[in-house]
Amino acid sequence: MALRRAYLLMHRNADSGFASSGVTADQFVVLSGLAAAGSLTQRELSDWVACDQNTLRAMLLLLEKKKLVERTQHPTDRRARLVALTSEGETLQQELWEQSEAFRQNLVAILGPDDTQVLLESLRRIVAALSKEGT
Amino acid sequence: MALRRAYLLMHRNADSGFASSGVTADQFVVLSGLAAAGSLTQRELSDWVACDQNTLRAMLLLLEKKKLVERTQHPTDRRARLVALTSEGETLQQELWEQSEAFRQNLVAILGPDDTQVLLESLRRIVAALSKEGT
DNA sequence: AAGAGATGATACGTGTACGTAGTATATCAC
DNA sequence: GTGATATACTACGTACACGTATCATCTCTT
Repeated sequence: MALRRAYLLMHRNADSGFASSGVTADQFVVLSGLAAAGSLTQRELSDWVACDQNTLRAMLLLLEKKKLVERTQHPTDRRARLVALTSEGETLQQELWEQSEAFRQNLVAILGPDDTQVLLESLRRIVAALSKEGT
Repeated sequence: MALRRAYLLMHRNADSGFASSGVTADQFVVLSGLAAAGSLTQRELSDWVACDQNTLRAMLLLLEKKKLVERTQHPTDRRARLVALTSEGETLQQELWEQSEAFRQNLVAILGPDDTQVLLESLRRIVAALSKEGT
């Protein structure tokens, strides 16, 4: 699996890009998920960022410590917690998004627009197929 | 990044496939590297599997405990250690390789042979480009 | 030969990914 | 309403990924 190599390198690269901001690339994914979807339960959010609830919890604790997210009681379901960005979190997410724009454009430049489309489509198909199996 | 989603899912899938054998997908990558390259120092091996020396060390300790690899003194460089598969390790690696063949063919079936080629080539280009930057 | 720097491995800390088990709450069946 | 089942989260343990620091050894320079 060459996918492994590419992902790890990419992750490393992204991480070092974000390092100055004090958040990791994975945490940025969480922030972006929240920015896109608004207020979510931890369960919904863990689906969105495609990671385990346990893992998500750990990340949320860290993000909460940094005052980037808030976790509040769900109004009707007392089991659940709603997670939302704080205003600081929102600001930071936007900054990082703009900063990472260059990174994405660099990638498109490397691959060319056509192959980029094929790549994204292929990855989507893989995800779709593997998710279905898991069911 | 959709790469993240695809990689994690793939990893999860592969892990559960290997779970019955008592090794993780990552450990399988190490075993395959050793099978392909023969006897290596830890440094060379960590390049090959594209992961950190620290991470590799931890994995090797586990694999050593399972009697799948051996670490011996390098004949001329007393700092280095040579890592090699034991005969058990070799056998297991071959078994797992055959077992994972179905997984790979499934993937090709999902994507079609052409797009698979494009995908692999794209990933290689990403790796090449990002490695160069790191230099 | 002696010191300076490079390199291979190790030790320790942080963050991420997952499984399993447990608790509290919600919901459905009766 | 009471019990069975499902769900949301939490707690704990293992494995992986990486950075930084350290030690031993090698290599190069002088």
